Amino acid sequence: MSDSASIDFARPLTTVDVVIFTVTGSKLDVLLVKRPDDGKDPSPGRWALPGGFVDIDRDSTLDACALRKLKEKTGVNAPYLEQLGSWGSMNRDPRGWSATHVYFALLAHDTCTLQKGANAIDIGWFPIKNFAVEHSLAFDHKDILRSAIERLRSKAEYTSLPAYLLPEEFTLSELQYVYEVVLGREVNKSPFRKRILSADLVEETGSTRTGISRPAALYRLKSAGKLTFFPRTFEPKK
Amino acid sequence: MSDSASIDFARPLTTVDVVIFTVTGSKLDVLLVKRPDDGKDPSPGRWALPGGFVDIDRDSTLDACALRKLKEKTGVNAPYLEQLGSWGSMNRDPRGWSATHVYFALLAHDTCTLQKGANAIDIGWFPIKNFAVEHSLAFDHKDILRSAIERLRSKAEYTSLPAYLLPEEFTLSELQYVYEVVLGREVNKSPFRKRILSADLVEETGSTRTGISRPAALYRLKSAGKLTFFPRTFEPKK
DNA sequence: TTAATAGTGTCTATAAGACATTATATG
DNA sequence: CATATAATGTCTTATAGACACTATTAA
Repeated sequence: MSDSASIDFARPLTTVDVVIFTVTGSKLDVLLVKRPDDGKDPSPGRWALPGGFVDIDRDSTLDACALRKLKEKTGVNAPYLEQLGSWGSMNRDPRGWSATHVYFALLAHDTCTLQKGANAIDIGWFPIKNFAVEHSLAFDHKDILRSAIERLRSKAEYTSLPAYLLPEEFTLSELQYVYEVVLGREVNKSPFRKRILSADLVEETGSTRTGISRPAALYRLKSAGKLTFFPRTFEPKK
Repeated sequence: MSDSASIDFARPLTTVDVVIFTVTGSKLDVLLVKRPDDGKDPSPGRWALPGGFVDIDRDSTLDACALRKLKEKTGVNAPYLEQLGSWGSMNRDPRGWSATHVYFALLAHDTCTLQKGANAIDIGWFPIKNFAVEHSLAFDHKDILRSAIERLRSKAEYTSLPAYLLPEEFTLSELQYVYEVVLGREVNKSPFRKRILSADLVEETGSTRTGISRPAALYRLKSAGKLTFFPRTFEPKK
């Protein structure tokens, strides 16, 4: 870590932000909170990614801090969570040199209940168009959001990541559909099903989802929280 | 970033560490520095990843901080550099709650000259065996190193990343060899060359490398610093 | 019976693995 | 010439794309 004996360096502000995605219908949504407009906070009244300072008394690790912030906003305990990266510079926050550790969470839309915090005067889901939302965001959150979307789309090409946007039980058609929403294009049914079923990824629950037509078999992930990597992307380069 | 108006949180220690890889002959090496044994520093006398505190007066961004540390240790100005992730917890450093931003650099072995810093009493390259070096490392650097090796091996499967372990001009056989060193297994020549040449990745320099047998064409990367992604891994799942 | 969606099968194209063959330098 | 390595070609295999076809439910 350090080859300097001194810890007398001025310390940057340390925060954690979470980019929380969900799929509702045909949209990919991200969770944003409105920053307070009290004259004390930077970026007053603007939408921002949920997050905040690491509390060294409450948070034993960065991961725990991210989980806490996610729980505070959505009520969800065990989402899919991975680190996205960190952003740090002298001018990204007017209050001083700051570094934020950014996480990336996927939720099934029906598993969360949005919570209005004391300072978060408003909170909501915003649809992703291309690589952004329509609002201008606080701090460098536009860049962070873009990176998160790129990571999500990129991993959807060769991993089981989009499965975490669904509830515990889902049909293969539903799974295919979230892939299509995330990737922003259609994928072929037959190779999609072969890919999913030949990977040791899902198992049948035994029950079916009935609807207007032939019932569909329900599946669940075999090992929750783990990603399966496929040896090819969906769309070979042309 | 934050929905709290207060910045009166106790701030974690903020550091940057760099995992610097190179390939020498048939070995993948990582750069380590020995921590001072002066009774003031934690982990005295143990090997560690090069790194140290963010200096908010000298470092305008985390990236700049990582580049500075890399320059101080190797003399190299423009390596391949990407973020690996961050590690933060209350007990990873005995001096207090600390978070480190970890970077990942690839160098051609002959482009660097190791520099002994004021506090780094020793510095050197250590061969990677499986996912570790033989020494026990300071702090949580064993975990960090393992993550870096996993990232490197994983990206070698489907990107042009290992090219940055070579000097500016290289033959396709040399490129194939660094892939084999990183991956720890042989790769097939014919599809390897097809993959590299059909991607818009390298261009011939016009000259050749002569040796004991037929001369080999020399290539260089078309756009330095950029990664090319291949639509498949080298080894399809069996 | 029809509509709708679930689930499977067929054909083609692409690129990898395995390995043989040809090309071009040195000594 | 022999030798070594560069560079290319051939055959097989695996899986994606495209899309047709069959299966099973509700209305």
